[in-house]
Amino acid sequence: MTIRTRFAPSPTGYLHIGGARTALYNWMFAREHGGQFILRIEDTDQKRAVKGAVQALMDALRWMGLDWDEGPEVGGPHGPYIQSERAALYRRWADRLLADGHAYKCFCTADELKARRAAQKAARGDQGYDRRCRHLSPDEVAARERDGLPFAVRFKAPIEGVTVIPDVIRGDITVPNAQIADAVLLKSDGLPTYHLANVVDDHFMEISHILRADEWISSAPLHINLYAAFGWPHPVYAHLPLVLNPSGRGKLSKRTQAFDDGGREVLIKVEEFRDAGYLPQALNNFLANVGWAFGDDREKFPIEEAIPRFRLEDINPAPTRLPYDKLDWLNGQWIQDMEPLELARAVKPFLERQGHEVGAEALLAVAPSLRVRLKRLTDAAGFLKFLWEDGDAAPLTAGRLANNKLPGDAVRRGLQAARDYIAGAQPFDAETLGAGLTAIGEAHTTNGKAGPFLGVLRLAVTRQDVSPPVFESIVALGRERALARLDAAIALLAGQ
RNA sequence: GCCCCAUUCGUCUAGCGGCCCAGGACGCGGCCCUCUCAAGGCCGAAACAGGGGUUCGAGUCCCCUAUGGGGCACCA
Repeated sequence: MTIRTRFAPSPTGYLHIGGARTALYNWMFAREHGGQFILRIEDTDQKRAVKGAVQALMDALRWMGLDWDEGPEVGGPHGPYIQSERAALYRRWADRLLADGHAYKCFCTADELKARRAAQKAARGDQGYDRRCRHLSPDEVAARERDGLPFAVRFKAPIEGVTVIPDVIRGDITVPNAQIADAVLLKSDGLPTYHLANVVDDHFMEISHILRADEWISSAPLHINLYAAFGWPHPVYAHLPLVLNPSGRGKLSKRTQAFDDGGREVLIKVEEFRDAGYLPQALNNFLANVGWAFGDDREKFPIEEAIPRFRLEDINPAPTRLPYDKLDWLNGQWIQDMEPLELARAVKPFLERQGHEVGAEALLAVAPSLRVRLKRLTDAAGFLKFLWEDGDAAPLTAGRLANNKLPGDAVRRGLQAARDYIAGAQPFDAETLGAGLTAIGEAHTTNGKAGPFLGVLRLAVTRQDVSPPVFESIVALGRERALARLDAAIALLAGQ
């Protein structure tokens, strides 16, 4: 059997991180088995459609590296892959169900249904459609049609017995048929509901496995009965654990929780993760680790290595929160493994977006040390502040430059020696500077260690107490600017 | 209210009857290394929701309770 999976989002605006995980798992499973991964747009509710959403969805999937074999923009033998363009097909199969007696026309209006639902709720009775149109006689139906009343098509769900959903992750799920509502299949606007469209499409698109979120379990019995009514075999089901809010309360949603306990913004859209400076490799790695585990106690891995080990049976069925702290760590690990040039290139657009123009040479000089410091690409600006903040921004004082390991005028003499050395250092790189400046430092401290002096040098050159390693910082700053700052510091000391 | 799903350290997880007085990771604390901050190394605190069974033996199987989650739309 050819493995065919699909990701079927509705275009309501963006790719939700939970949806991204669903997409990732579908993609991994298809890739593992040499099958196909299909992207289908479920836009049968025009009210919810958002312009540009399909593009945003595709951009996010592509950024994650999840390529689809069939779907919008790539086509395929089972198209179109946008449900609103398949309306005729759904109508045809709804008619078939009507003709076979598996469905019926419902003339109840939205307002009537709403009122009855409210009454049911008030009476604390059973909820769901009361099936009244199911019992309309042929004459009654004909009369209503003659009056031109709009109608929806409802499924005639079984009332007795139970329906069993075989789920790869959870085993058999048994639901009493009394719980299955006579769901609307075709809305009065002639468009299908999710239930009809997804069953018809999954059948004709030859989907073999449905990997979708937990929240769909409750409609699975309906779908299984629909397949049966059509006389089609149903796909294999695997219901993925739901992604919860950081508080553990409710489905992950900004409406429920915008900030976590630490006061940090809860990121939800894939584009937000991208803009926050997370790498797609890290995000995939992270997502694969929530609800599934690589094994061998390995946390960091490229998704390509996870694919051959991925088994639906191993997915943890329990709902889960996203360990955002772990994502930061993981992203840091991925950044640490980048080549300096690669990191410099990745960081540049983030700096530019934050309004900082940094030369390629400067960036390359600090890239190695940035590598072990960044959690997110957006963090770079903070570490590189010394590059664009001149002395005026952070007032330097003689007091701040004082150090008890450099008594008397040792600070001034040391900085002067450093200045002279930097002025002539050849080549002007971290290694050369490191050798010379360390020796100068050792010669000027009372304990013969360079450390205290290098701290003072850092402050004089970067005007920060915390900075990348001082030698690299000097290279990044450039000889001229480094000398100018040293001169200023020396003048400050001489003037006291 | 009804139905369904789930329940191992704070969090993400390993564990599919004896290898578990429960392993890894993040986070947290301590130490080491160290030019600051990191990174890295070492050490530490930290969990089988509760109760009944089944079994020679239960984190692992069954039942009940509790708790959390999902659903009960002409939304997906």
